[in-house]
Amino acid sequence: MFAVVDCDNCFVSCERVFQPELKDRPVVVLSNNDGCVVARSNEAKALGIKMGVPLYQIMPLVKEKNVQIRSSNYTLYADMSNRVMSILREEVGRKLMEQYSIDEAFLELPDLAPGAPSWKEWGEALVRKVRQWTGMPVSIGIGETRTLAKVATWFAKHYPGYRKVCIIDTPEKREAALKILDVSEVWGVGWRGISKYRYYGINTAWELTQRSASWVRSKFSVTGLRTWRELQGNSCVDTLLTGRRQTICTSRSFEHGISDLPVLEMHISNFAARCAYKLRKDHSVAQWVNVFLQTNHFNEKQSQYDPSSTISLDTPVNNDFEIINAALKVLRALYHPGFEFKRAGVIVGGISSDQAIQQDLFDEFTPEQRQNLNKISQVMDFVNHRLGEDAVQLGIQQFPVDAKTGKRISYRDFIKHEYRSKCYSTTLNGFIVK
DNA sequence: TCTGGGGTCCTAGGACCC
DNA sequence: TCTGGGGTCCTAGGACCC
Repeated sequence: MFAVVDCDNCFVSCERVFQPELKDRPVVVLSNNDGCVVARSNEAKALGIKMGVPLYQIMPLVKEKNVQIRSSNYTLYADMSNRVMSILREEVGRKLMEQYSIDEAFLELPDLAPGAPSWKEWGEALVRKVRQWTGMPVSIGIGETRTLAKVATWFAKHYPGYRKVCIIDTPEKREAALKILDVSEVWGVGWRGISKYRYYGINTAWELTQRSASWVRSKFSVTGLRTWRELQGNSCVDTLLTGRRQTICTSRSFEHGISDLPVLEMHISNFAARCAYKLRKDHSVAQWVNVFLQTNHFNEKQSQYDPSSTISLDTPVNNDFEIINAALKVLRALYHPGFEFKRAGVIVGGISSDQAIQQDLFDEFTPEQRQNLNKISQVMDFVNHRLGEDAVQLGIQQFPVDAKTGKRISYRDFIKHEYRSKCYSTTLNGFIVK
């Protein structure tokens, strides 16, 4: 059996833990730049506010109904997530717990010991424990496969009678649940594919299970077949997490389009440095660096230009200097004046352990030279950890002065967070906003 | 005017081999 | 001028997840 534990309206719940005045009120959390709604309280959902809707489109409703708005505060959410995850890890043991996202984890459940409480009782106790220890409301679904556990979660969240824990453990319950569940709610059926399911007359999850394996394979490929088998109770998503990440990406949209190369260089340097930092934290190195730029897709009058290119590194590395240099090389090759770029990013990949680096015979640096570059990055990490992010940076990461105001500006100034809450759980007084 | 960010996996098609 | 069959590997793009 599998259980999936899912935080209810995760980001809104994080905000509510430290701002009890948000309780029972409609609350939404926004994406970077305060662009779109990425989390909603139940009260906000009841007002018809949809996931992903741009803030400006719901502004009249926000004012009329006094909807509370928060910018995303990932420092807070990541810390709250870690607290919840550590409880779950302790519950079943490290090996049987897979964190699937910031707000969700799969637990593999061992056979029920004789005399032990039922999974339903266990689940309800776990919901209470997480709530009491962290303040986070969670729902739990249990089933024979991960997909069925996700189905159960949907019922746990939508039917108060389940008291946040729903179990699908018999063929009868499975049939009853799948007959109610719209196929679009099934894990693995996305919004692009949904019209195809409807076209073939499949509207409920149950109707999908009634087709033959070969038919599903021919229409929806192996991924569709996998979902079909999981819905039958045949577990075939073996393990979700393969350990080391295969790619690491840092990207942002900008409040305003950027056409100046030096400003882009500053941003790309910061994205690259962030990727290098994530690599070091994972004890990984990357073998290639990709840079991409995008113009504003919503502006139909503007001609679009979305270049992207990848550069291979002679030796896999994780120090700021080499990752930034590679990224800047790509950026300068991609850059064309006359375009306003609204979004940009750096992806690093070909990731492997920093303990087993394949040396290159024609490497630009000797092992000693590279070791020095690595040491500088490590010292910078140490200082930044002690004194706060961005305490020390490479020069290129700072844009000297703003042409209009003459003031020194940081890359962070290019991202809007008008309604950001405090980092209650990660700074001593909770007053410092990162 | 304002429209997110970070991942994985699969497939089709092209380049290459004999 | 005619122009096969059977492979591997890589990549771009698209689907999906949260």
